[in-house]
Amino acid sequence: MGVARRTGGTFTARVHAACARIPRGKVATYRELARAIGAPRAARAVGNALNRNEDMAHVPCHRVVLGDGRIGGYALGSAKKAARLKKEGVLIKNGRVDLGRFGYRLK
DNA sequence: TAGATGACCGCCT
DNA sequence: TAGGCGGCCATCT
Repeated sequence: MGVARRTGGTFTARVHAACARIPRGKVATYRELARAIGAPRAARAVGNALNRNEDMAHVPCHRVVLGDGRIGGYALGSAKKAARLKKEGVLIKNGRVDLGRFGYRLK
């Protein structure tokens, strides 16, 4: 352990904090998240940080999708991710989310 | 300390 | 328009 212990001002902590700001029924892209924490090019690192998310109850990482609206990955499987989004009212068509409708812009 | 990995993104063919 | 390849960045071993 000690692994996820790096939280607290770290990149990972920032990612988790930004992710927690996404309201229910909305989604944000990895790129948007990266941008929100001041690292617009670190989209991949954001995914990495979310993959290490240990507190899914407070960090809704399932609300983060790819830049083109595709579901992307998820620690519990993309199917679970899609199911959770559906439950929150997010419409998924052909495995994609309508970002124009459900996309949330962090600031 | 260095190399490898990964829930991504953008450009080129 | 669609698919493939390389690049970027933080974390892990």
